[in-house]
Amino acid sequence: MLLSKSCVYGLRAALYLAAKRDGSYYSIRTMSEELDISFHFLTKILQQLTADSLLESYKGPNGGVRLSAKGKKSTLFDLVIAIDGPGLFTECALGLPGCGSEEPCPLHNSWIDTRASIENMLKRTNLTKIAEEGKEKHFRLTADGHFSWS
Amino acid sequence: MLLSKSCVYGLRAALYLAAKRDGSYYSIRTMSEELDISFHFLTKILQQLTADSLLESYKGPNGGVRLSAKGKKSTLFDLVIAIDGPGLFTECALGLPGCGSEEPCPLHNSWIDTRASIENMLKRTNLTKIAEEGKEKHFRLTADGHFSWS
DNA sequence: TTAGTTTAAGACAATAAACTCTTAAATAGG
DNA sequence: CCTATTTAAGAGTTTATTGTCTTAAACTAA
Repeated sequence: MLLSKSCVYGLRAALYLAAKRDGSYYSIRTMSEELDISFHFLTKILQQLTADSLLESYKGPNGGVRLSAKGKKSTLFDLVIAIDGPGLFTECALGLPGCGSEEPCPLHNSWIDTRASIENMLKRTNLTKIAEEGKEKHFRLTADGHFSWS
Repeated sequence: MLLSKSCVYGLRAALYLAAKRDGSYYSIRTMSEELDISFHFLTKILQQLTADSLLESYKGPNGGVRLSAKGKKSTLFDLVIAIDGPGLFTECALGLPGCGSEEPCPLHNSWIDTRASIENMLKRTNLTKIAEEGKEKHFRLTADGHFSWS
């Protein structure tokens, strides 16, 4: 699996918030139901993003989370780093510490290119742009197509 | 992590066998020590490759495992499929079942390209060719550079 | 001020992945 | 035949990931 489940849930939630392009707070409970993700688990993941200032949260009635200014400008790469850390983009494909161009593993030269293409894919556009594109193309964020981009 | 640890261990062991270009049997115990992988764990992984006819095994004194004819022709892709299964090359990056060009997730179009580049990287050459290249370039298979391509 | 709502925090439980250990079966060589 | 060696098979353990539950803190509105 390329990304952990935590990471995938975090991405889907961030995309959900980007899709709602007003800047209001959305409750994690509602998001968890619409995206079909465990509420408590999603809460913990979004706390990481809040701690990283990609989200802003507000407690109490009508509270919830929303994208921060930083979050709106951020790319999927930034979200992946915040949740899964940088390992995917720094480590040897065979897990060999010290693998590099001086002493490469058999995959090294191929892997650095492929790794860069993964990185570029995730860096291509920020959340605001993905949200605009999503409105045109009606991207899905759920298994059942239950989510509607608005 | 792109590949599971089981898969990485399996790849390193298969590359080890490819590096020894004589067709003799190598004991899993020796391989586990030279590659610094748990013996019993490596045994189980190599059993999967044997079951898939990528390796041949022989019991008893001077026994061990070696690449089969199929194994020598196989690519790293074949080994990954044998150990981790096809998920990496078939599933949606956001884990959404039914994701496809009709109803894509926000990553879909980028991901199918990136996924193909991972697949191509792993399919590029077979084990015999990697072994030849490894002899020229002295690829590493261990953390400590302890392995010598011969 | 009080009750209800929501995120924060952390303990806890279930599952999966990674790793270990024991026993069985096959083989070689004395 | 007997013993040592090696893979096969599978049970068991540990660790990491995923998921659940409870309590606290912040906030709203009546």
